[in-house]
Amino acid sequence: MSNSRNFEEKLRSAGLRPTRQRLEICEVLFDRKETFHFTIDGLQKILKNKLNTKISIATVYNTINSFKNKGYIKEISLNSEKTYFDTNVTNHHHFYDETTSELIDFHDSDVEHLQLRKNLPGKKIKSIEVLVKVANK
Amino acid sequence: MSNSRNFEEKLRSAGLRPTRQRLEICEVLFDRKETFHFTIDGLQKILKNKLNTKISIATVYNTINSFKNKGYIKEISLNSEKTYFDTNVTNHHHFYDETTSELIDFHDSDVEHLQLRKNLPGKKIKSIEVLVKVANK
DNA sequence: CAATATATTAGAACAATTCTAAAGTGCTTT
DNA sequence: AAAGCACTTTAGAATTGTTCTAATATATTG
Repeated sequence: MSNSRNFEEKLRSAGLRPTRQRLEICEVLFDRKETFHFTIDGLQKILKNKLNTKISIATVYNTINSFKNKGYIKEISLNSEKTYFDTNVTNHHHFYDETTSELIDFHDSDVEHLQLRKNLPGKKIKSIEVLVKVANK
Repeated sequence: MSNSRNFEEKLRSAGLRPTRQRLEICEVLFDRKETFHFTIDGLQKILKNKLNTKISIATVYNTINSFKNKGYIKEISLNSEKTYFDTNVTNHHHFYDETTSELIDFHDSDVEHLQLRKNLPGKKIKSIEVLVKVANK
């Protein structure tokens, strides 16, 4: 399949060997049109259903951490029991639905010229993230 | 002292008995001019130094959670190992210094017209938080 | 196909947080 | 001020998310 070929290249370009487990994880994460938000244990459940056998939790963590370090996914700044990740690494922001615990993207351009009047001498800005918490009316 | 009287009232108004432990915690949290950012174990260390005896970690957690539920402090949306709290419950935002792990407040008015073009039908906005991550240049 | 470098795994370890149930304290009624 | 009840504190156990360990397995290179 051209996809597994792509994922192989993707992994190699990041200095990671294309193992069976990593390729499966790539399929779940990147073989989709839409942005994908997940937690480690959510991802592990998906993998388990997909494969009828489980990838060890340590491997899932290791792989996700490698991807994060390589910039293939990013961690979302959201204070919740579990850590959320996002396959969308472009600049964007989130709604967090407190009723359903779901995350919904919104684009930079949905925030009118977000611009800071304040800055910190000697520091450089790494990211600006807006989190909008919502709940059922 | 007028402060401990105030804290007594504050606790009572929230349906909490003014115990020795809670009053000590109030002093650390609220007896200051500036906003105070803290983690549970940071707070516990401060209390230990102040008192030369320790308040059990369960009590610190319980009290902080009560205060949070009463709206006397708020949790900051920041994905880090430890949970950060803030005694400033007004609308404002944070710089998170990745080099020093410090939080610095900035005011709503330091963000030029932060306004969302997007909204979610059936949902109401609970909060809008901007997190600016910085690091040493 | 052998050698070696890297990955995977189960389970142990760890850290933050919550729970439990026993002992202590604050508050109300007398 | 003593008694009784409800609420609080406590130490330690339990739970949960995450990382570590070291033995086994797999991928890559020669």
